[in-house]
Amino acid sequence: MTTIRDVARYAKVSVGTVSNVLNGSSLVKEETRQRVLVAIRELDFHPTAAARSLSTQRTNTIGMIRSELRPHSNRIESDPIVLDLIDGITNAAIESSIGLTFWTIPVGRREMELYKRLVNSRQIDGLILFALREQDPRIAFLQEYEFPFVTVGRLDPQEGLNWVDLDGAYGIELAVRHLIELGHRRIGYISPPHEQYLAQQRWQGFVNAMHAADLPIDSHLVYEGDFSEKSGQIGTHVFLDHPQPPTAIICNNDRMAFGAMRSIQARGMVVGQDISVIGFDDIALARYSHPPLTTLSQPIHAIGRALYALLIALINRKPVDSLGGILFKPELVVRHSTGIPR
Amino acid sequence: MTTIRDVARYAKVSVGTVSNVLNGSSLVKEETRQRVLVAIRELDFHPTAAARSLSTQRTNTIGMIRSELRPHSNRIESDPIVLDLIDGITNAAIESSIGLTFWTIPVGRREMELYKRLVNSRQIDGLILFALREQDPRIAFLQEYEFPFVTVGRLDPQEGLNWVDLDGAYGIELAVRHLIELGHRRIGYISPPHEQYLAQQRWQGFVNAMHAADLPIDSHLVYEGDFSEKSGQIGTHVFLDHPQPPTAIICNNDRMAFGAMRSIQARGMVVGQDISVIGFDDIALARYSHPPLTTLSQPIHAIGRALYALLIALINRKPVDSLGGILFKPELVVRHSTGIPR
DNA sequence: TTACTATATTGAACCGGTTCAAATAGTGGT
DNA sequence: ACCACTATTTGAACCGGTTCAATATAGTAA
Repeated sequence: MTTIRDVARYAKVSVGTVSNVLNGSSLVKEETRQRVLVAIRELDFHPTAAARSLSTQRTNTIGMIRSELRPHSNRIESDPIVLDLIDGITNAAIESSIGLTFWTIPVGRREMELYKRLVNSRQIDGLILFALREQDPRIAFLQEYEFPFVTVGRLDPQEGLNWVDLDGAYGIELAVRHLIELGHRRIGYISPPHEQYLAQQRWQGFVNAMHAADLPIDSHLVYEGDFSEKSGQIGTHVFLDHPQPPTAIICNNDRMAFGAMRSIQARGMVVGQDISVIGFDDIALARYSHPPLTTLSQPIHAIGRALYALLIALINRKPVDSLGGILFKPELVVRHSTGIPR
Repeated sequence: MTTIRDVARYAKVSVGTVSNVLNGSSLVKEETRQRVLVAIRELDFHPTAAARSLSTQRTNTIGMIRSELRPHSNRIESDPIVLDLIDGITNAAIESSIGLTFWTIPVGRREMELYKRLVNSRQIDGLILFALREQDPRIAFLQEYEFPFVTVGRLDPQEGLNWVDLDGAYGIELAVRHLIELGHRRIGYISPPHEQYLAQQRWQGFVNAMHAADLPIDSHLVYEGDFSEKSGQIGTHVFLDHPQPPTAIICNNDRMAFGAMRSIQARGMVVGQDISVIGFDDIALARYSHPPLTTLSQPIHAIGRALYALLIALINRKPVDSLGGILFKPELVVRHSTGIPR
């Protein structure tokens, strides 16, 4: 192994000087810098990350934790949108050669213990949390430890600006308005799992838009999903079994919308004609479903980049006023799963 | 910050003893161990990962690199199957509190430089490679450096056993046989991108199965895809424009199969009746497409666990005869996108 | 030539763990 | 009480970087 001392010896300078060259300090004379750079190249020297971390107290790694909400469900079905998020983040991170470390931690008894170990053992400089829950214990913990973290999803205003979010309420309002404009009056709503914080916001959007149009909310046309195809499918069957079924269904992600379309088709009805369906996320497949899905598109790569920039600022204790608390707007992408009601 | 010396002082022992307790050495007397454990708990001590890495030369982190094959394509569309793989790996890793770090590294000029930095700076103990290319420069590099790595996909026999793979040729053979049994004779084939190593293997399976049934291969019925819906769509249009179109199409992943179904439906034909379609992967959505997709199911979680176990063995320089070179068999899942030709 | 800056370089101490040769404590036998 | 041997415990040295007070060198004005 080549160490900084080998380089120093080879270039006939001290270790301090080599370190200065490595870190781009302006103290080094140009001629000396060149000599050191040559030595580094000749010896194929790469500083050891652990040694650097130990003295700088920085790991140049950020963490992201996928929590299994319901560890005992049959099979873990990950939403493709998460992969897009990882993509957006790692694409931003590679520029500064910062790594993204991923863990899967089940919600439950040992959860906080694992977070504690992660934070205290200084494996990462900061953390990205998503799928926030109500009264999320992770947030209280991280705040108490003053550990840099950002969330995908809003925090209460008094809890700071370290979040980036999509305006889910606005998205749902767009969806409702679109359906109302087409003439729908009975609209089914398949919600996110109630544990998730965003469920409230989206529900608020639904209520607002329905009230604005003077439409009543029928509790029989509300079903709590869990983001899986299956729950969309079941919820839709429940709706369609009702004596006065809805003419349109809003699903809180695309996968549940696919499930909904499947149920509708299984009953011999035509999606977009007999019943309209709207999804949320605009995953790649939404364009290719049958019929192509009307859905709310999230700028997920932009969100990933924003999260990254915000987290880096927090880690560096830089001001985040212009970076934090950003609310992205979803856009309604109208395809063929929505239409005028029969 | 609490350090091991604080714990030693508190428990009235030496740092060496605390270290032994931390690492479960049997040298410590039970009574002493208890005293140290109490101190650790009272002081809320967690060993710093960097310090540990520096002296043990182990990071307890493994890396996974997503390479962008074609960085200039419009948008990165990640296959959901990759997320399932990540899932399988992190689920295995959490038990032993080993982290999985991700990078996105574009294929191109700077690629090997980045790999070199990663390996030499000892940020990770081992690496998982996938989407292997022909003559993959990464493999030559890692072998030269004797850096522990495993691949999703076979290496040449003389290159060692550090791989886990799915028998793609066998999968394609299953698909072809299924179609032939149904009575198809003209079968379209939408291949993986040629850069990927697995393209060859799968093609071999196609050729074998066609020959075994004495069917000719028409080069007009072969189209090179890139794993995106769009390429499945375009390939299918090309096939259907041919004077003698195929009665069935095999797609090398489910997303291309969705694209294919879309093209077929756009021409007013019924998938499974007019034209049969087979996918590959069995992603969650395959069950919910319209019609539900006949496809080849990969035991992706098992593959993830196998990769992890193999890599850990390699890192620990343990024998890998029973862990490496495992070939998983895909299973044909028959749904409604295939049927008897008209 | 001297005095005083400004610029460049040095290297010991430090970050917080692990390791292992040496020291000490404990045990049973005579 | 002493010896031989085993079971524990100790703490200095080490891993490979960064930091910064101290020192050396170059540059400039008097």
